[in-house]
Amino acid sequence: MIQPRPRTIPEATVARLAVYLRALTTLAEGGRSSVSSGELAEAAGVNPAGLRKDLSHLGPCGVRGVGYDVQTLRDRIARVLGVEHARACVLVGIGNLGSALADYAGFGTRGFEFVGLFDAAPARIGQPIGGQTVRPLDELADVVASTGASIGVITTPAEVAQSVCDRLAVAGVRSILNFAPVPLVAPDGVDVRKVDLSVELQVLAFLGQQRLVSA
Amino acid sequence: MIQPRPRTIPEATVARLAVYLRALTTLAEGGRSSVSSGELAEAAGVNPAGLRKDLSHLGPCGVRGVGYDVQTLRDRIARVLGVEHARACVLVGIGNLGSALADYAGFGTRGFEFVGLFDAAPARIGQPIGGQTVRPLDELADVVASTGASIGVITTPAEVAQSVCDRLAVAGVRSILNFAPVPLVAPDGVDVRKVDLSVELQVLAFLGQQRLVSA
DNA sequence: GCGACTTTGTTCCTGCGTTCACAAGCGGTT
DNA sequence: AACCGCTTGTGAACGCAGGAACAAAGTCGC
Ligand SMILES: NC(=O)c1ccc[n+]([C@@H]2O[C@H](COP(=O)([O-])OP(=O)(O)OC[C@H]3O[C@@H](n4cnc5c(N)ncnc54)[C@H](O)[C@@H]3O)[C@@H](O)[C@H]2O)c1
Ligand SMILES: NC(=O)c1ccc[n+]([C@@H]2O[C@H](COP(=O)([O-])OP(=O)(O)OC[C@H]3O[C@@H](n4cnc5c(N)ncnc54)[C@H](O)[C@@H]3O)[C@@H](O)[C@H]2O)c1
Repeated sequence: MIQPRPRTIPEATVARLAVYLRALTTLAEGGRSSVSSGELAEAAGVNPAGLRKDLSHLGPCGVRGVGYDVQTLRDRIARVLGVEHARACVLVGIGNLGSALADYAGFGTRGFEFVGLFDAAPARIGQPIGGQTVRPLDELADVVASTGASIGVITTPAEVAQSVCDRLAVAGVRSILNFAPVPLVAPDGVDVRKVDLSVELQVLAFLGQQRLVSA
Repeated sequence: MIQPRPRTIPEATVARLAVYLRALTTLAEGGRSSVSSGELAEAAGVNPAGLRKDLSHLGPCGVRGVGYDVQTLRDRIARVLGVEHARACVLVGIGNLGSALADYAGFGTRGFEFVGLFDAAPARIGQPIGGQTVRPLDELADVVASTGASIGVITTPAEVAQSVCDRLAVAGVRSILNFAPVPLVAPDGVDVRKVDLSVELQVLAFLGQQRLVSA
């Protein structure tokens, strides 16, 4: 017995599916009901053939000669990505960057809701940000347990990021997004992704310098 | 005539070199003068063999049986990445996220300096942030020309990101880091990288959901 | 009803990135 | 001076991602 559709979707494909989802939402708001792979690929900034290959991981979901139904495809991608229902998130480290994230409305419209904002500094605690109030770290475990938050975001200084990671894992958070410039180690069963803005800038600096050399 | 050391370094390697650079700086501050690939790999969160392969793109820079000289390796990576001298950057869209970036000290210590902060809203203009004053967009071209800024960062709403990108390119910026959730198209010779935080969260959501299914 | 056109889904292929494994080289020791 | 242990640098194998080309399938026009 063969498995006609493998359960594993490449991570690169998953990232692009999220982009397609956003483009489809924009199209739906614009009143479009159907879209071809070429149009959607241009809206997402990718190659049409690659887009079709990505969608093929979800099984057939288009009509040949016509294209894809915007609403159907949107729902299907949302279900695969696991964002059909809103996800609860907690945010630790409400400084410059953390405050910006907590205030950002774009997460809520994509199904991510911050249900807890945490900081260690007494001056921060009690401060209202983005419809929430900053809490002390002691309440982390309780909030995670009661809300079922599965995603934690770390925007603390690098020195304490590992300890915050440990506390999040103990509290029951399954996925962690880390903005601190240190590699984190987490227990098995906890996924960690990092966003490293300095690295992004340095890659840009390298590409710019390299272009000068080759020119 | 062969080219014993190709000029092109894989982009994935460049990104990791930036991480090694940071780890080496930390080691240097800690007084270490020499380090092995195993230690450095652990500090950077990567595989030792991969680290050695990455470094091999720079030519031989270690001593067999001993390891790498921290200072020498640090300087060499910095030169390859093009961050031995500070790079001037401009930032457009001084809202929640833009303010956090402008205030962040970590970029300066890695050789990136914001020499211009720009916004379209009259209320923002003149506001002091991170040692700079927010300017109107009209001054963008002048500032880029006079400071030689080669990197532009976009933290405006998505609707205007493309027009801001166009203005940056016209002004002479060679590399762009885009935080707005839209794919940008730039003229040839201008590199664009995007940071998409919603996508990061959605990938995490997918991984978390997938782990439940496979468990 | 039938043919032509459009668009999807898949297959092949090429190139890249990652990992493992080993030979080469250097320092310290006897 | 020769040997031994340690670490680097590189070669090979593997798996994955991306792109182009092609066949299947559905619609529209006649
Ligand atoms: N601000 C940026 O633009 C930017 C860019 C790239 C990376 N980062 C990284 O993001 C992280 C946060 O940056 P920031 O500029 O917001 O710093 P920040 O100093 O403004 O904020 C850090 C916050 O974390 C809190 N904190 C400290 N220790 C804590 C602990 N043990 N538990 C919980 N909270 C704690 C502090 O009270 C503070 O509110 C840093 O690691 C930084 O390197 C920031
Ligand atoms: N804040 C976040 O945490 C976050 C997270 C992910 C993505 N983003 C993206 O980053 C961007 C900025 O987010 P934000 O929360 O800072 O928004 P914001 O509304 O707080 O800030 C946007 C700023 O851009 C300025 N602006 C508007 N039009 C402009 C123009 N034509 N030229 C120059 N400046 C202009 C506005 O005056 C404002 O100050 C958005 O595209 C958003 O989707 C933000």
